[in-house]
Amino acid sequence: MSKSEHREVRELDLFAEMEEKNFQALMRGSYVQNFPPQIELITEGEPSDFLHVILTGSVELFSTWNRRETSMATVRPISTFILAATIKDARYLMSARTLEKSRIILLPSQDVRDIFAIDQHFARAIVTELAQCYRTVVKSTKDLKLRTSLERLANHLLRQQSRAGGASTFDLASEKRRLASFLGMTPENLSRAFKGLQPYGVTVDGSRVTITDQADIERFAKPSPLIDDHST
Amino acid sequence: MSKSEHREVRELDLFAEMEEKNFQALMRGSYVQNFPPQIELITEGEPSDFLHVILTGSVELFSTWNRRETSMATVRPISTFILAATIKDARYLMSARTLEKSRIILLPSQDVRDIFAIDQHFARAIVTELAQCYRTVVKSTKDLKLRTSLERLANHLLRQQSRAGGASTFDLASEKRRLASFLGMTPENLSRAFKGLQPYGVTVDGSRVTITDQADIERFAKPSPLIDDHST
DNA sequence: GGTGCTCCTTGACAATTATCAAACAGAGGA
DNA sequence: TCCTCTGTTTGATAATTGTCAAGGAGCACC
Repeated sequence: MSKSEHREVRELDLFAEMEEKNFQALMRGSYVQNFPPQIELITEGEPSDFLHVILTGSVELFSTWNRRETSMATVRPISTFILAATIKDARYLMSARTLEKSRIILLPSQDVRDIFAIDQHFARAIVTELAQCYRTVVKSTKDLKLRTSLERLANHLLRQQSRAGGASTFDLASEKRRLASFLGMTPENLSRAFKGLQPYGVTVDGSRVTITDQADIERFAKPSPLIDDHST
Repeated sequence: MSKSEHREVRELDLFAEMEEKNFQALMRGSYVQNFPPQIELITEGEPSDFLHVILTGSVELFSTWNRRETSMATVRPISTFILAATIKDARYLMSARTLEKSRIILLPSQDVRDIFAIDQHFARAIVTELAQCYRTVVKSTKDLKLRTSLERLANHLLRQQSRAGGASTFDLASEKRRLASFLGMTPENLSRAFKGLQPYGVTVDGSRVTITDQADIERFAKPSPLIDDHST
């Protein structure tokens, strides 16, 4: 791991406040690896041996049942996954695969649990992180249960726009196929949903989205901080 | 609060390991109240002033958006809600209402956060509880995204059956209208879904469900511990 | 410039789910 | 007993979403 990577990891909320010697201990036991695209890092159902930290690239979290698969989240640098399984010493509920070439730190779960037990600041950071994860999934459940697919897409676009800086033209961060799965619909339906948003001033060219009438799409999407604001 | 209630609360995983003096401090600042049915205890969007502990009765957690409402969970004694908002000092993501006459402890959120900061065992218990909550919601998201409504109902019945002791006849714990909302469908559709399970050996009379062919319904439902086992 | 590949889009159709209106059933009260 | 209220069921219909097959666009490679 490079010096700058080491520093970036240290600055993550999860590790920022912990004691230096504990952080060093965690890092000493860790492995850093470069993975090619489309590598399955984690398979749901397996015991959680490592807490993962993604340094570069991107990773998809997905789940399967009965030959069906759904995209649960995309993880981007710099952040960790999957914390809850590590802390509970339980099996993974989601699988993870690299979407592109990715550099990832593997922290042995046992080390994480050991240091959690002795470092108060680390424990506190883990609580904050878990509470954040929990609230994010609750929001996502509300999104799924309370909105139609068209409304989910509209709100997703507004969130993406905001994340991209707020300009009226921005890029979809992910492939449309994956976006469809994330939003809980088929690729064909996503295609039609984009058309369905045209009357509200949304145009798409490839992965480039332009919002021509901000007020109009917001009137339709009715975004709510209790569903769409992932920062609180 | 009665002595036996006091003891029951102390035995909750969340409070069992904490220092006695901290537990006493928490209890001293708490309020115990009896609520009639259909009282809205919490409204989503409001600041989280209290951590709630339900002693008797039952409470529904629900969310609304754009004049739509969906049931998120039913909380039964003895357990707490809603921990994540309390810990993060954030706004509630869900509303809560009593379903029947209920006795509830209100613990001021600030007290919970203060004691969380000084009691390691309490902090550790909170982490475990939050990780549990998180994993439960992830499972519920998988259920929603990977299964049809008929499959969700079938698996829900198997979970209920198992929770009720495993006998072939058992009671639905909740009203059908609420169950429909919890499963993400309309009451009309739930009614039809019950009919749709008849060919697999499921009969319903009021809230009494009988499974005449266990193997058949399980073959259809394909329950998975990674979605349906809420204990891990 | 072709070739093969992947991804996205489109159209026709089927399945699923929701909506609306009406009928029905059970519980509790007058 | 009858009445009323609430919750459930049913039927008809509409809206939404999924499936399947085909076509097109972009891109790397030869």
